[in-house]
Amino acid sequence: MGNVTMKDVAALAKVSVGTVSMSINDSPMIADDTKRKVLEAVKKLNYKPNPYAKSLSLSSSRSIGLLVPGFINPFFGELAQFIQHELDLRKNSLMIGITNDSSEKEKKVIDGFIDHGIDGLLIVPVNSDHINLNHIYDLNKSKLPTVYITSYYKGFQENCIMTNLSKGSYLITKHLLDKGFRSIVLVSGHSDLVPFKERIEGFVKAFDEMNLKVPNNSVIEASGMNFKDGYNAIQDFWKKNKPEAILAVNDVMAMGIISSLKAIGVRVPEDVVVAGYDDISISGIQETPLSTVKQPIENISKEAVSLLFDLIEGKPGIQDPCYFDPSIILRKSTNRKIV
Amino acid sequence: MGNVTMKDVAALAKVSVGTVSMSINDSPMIADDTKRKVLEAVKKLNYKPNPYAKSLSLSSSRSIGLLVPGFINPFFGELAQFIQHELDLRKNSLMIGITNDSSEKEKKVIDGFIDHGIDGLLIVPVNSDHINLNHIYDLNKSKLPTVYITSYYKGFQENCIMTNLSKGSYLITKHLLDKGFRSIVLVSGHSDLVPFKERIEGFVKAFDEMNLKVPNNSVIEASGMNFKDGYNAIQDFWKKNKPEAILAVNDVMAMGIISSLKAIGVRVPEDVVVAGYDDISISGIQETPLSTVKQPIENISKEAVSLLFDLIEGKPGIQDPCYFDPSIILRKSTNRKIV
DNA sequence: CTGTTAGCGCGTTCAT
DNA sequence: ATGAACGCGCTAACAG
Repeated sequence: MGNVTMKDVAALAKVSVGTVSMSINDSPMIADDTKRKVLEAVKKLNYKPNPYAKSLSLSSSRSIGLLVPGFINPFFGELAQFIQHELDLRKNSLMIGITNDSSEKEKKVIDGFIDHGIDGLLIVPVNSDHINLNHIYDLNKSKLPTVYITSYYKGFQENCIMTNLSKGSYLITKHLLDKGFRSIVLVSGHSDLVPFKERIEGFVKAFDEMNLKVPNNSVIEASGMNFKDGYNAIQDFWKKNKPEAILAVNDVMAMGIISSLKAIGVRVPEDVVVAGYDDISISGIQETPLSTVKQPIENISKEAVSLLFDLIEGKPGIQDPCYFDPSIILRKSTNRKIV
Repeated sequence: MGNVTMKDVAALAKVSVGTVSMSINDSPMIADDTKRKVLEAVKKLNYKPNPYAKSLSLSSSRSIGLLVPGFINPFFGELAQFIQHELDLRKNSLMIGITNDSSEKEKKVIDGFIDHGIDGLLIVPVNSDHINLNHIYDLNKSKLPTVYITSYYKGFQENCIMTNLSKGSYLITKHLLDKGFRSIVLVSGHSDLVPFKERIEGFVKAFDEMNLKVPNNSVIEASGMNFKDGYNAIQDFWKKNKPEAILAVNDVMAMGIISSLKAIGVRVPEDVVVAGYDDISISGIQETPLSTVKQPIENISKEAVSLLFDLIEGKPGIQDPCYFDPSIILRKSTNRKIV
């Protein structure tokens, strides 16, 4: 099956292995006639090039690695899907690694990928309280083509393709302020981390622009980024605070928040309006369809893969993050007139 | 960087390349003293084995391919996560391919995977009206270790690890019947396909067991398996029918169904109860937490990967599907006493 | 235009 | 226990 080699093809086609190789790779130096002869032999023998030998010879495996926190949040699944599609177009394969938002896991996954001979790396940075960047430093030194996607690590902002997160928060906050809401809470993460720092900036900017003071305690740092973290954050918070609006840093947390409110008898949007971030597919079909900030992940995926292949081909790369503009999607969860 | 080779290590350690190779692979024939010397040189030079050469030599890339319909339905993301974890334990990498429930795409992805030299394949079968199995037939002939997961293709039931789908439908249907519901509708897919055929069997069995007649038109064939398909199926259906209960073949469709009902003013569970299938993470934190059938995907993933490695090692394989028992998770969406 | 041959880097005999 | 040499299958440089 898989063990018919070029030699066999060469023998059948009565040419040399070199000729077979060039024919298969459609080299212009081979006569069309010879090519056809070779291709025929290939068909007849059902010859498949040995990928390992090919990789060894070319020093390339035509596969790249993608690191994501995990797939509990469907956002990363959708992202992976777009990236997969882009790689497909380039006849490359995608290796998936899950970091679980842990630096240690991230290091292990990267090491594993390198052991497997990937040509390049796409990284969604880890979000956690305890981030160790030693391996990122090493990675940077190693010159393995790497693109950061949706965010970057402080101090490593080269080759990053992401949403203008600040702008997204700004837009949704401004929308709520324009509607008359004033007591707005942002359920975020550790403010040292880029994705949260940027979102908070946009949030604050919207208030500043209208000469409004950002209310006290209006930024909550949740302990994680999943449903339950949104759920828990609000269970505690609501006892002492009754804001008019709640913003979450992603859609799944927003869903957790809505569930949490519902569980204690608070209605959305009647009693409090809620918005998320990402615009994952399910957001639009929730019972209370979710207003959110749409990250243009299709364009981001396209651009990130394109940049990665530039790097692989030895082209220069970019020094600062390339930001894509988000847009806001207004649905029922924020649809209330304020009195 | 990556271009320090065994030769260099051998030179530094003053041994031959053969000795280096055996030392690295911890061969018992090498003196401990020599090993240490070699390992030291490896450290000092930061030597990494070239994965391409290694693959060529061993005819193995230590990577396996997983085919899924896509990640819009988070179920497959969660499945991928478990599989990834299992492969991790075995120092193998995971390649992801997305079929989009299309046979053509499936064929392309498989070809791509083979071109990249995967050691084995894990396939979630395509669900579509137009299934072409020629490539599956070829795959079967090629002897590439392959395990089917969550379902199988008719005629190819070897090496399949899946949920006892029939039992799941049976359990949830029986639960509703026991509660007194009689007019129950199953929103399913093409009944020729294994996953739907099996679910329908369980559905019918529950009625049979209680000597009840399955109501007419109680199985709807939706055109797809996502939110919108559930949504659409009900929008049409509800005009003419008002069942007491609706079962969906997966959770995201159930969510679409609930949204659909809500949009026309029908309450869940007050006016109609709804249940899904899969028990994805978000199901429990929906506004109306979803009753569902839990597929034991962690065990399924473990077993599937284990079987795949058995096959890779040349062990025999299994002739018939290995079924794992599901359980039902009862939440608010079915929580109503019937009068 | 095509044949010949030398690597690519590692694993693995076969002698010693 | 270790060194020398060959083979894995393919690409590319060189000769003709």
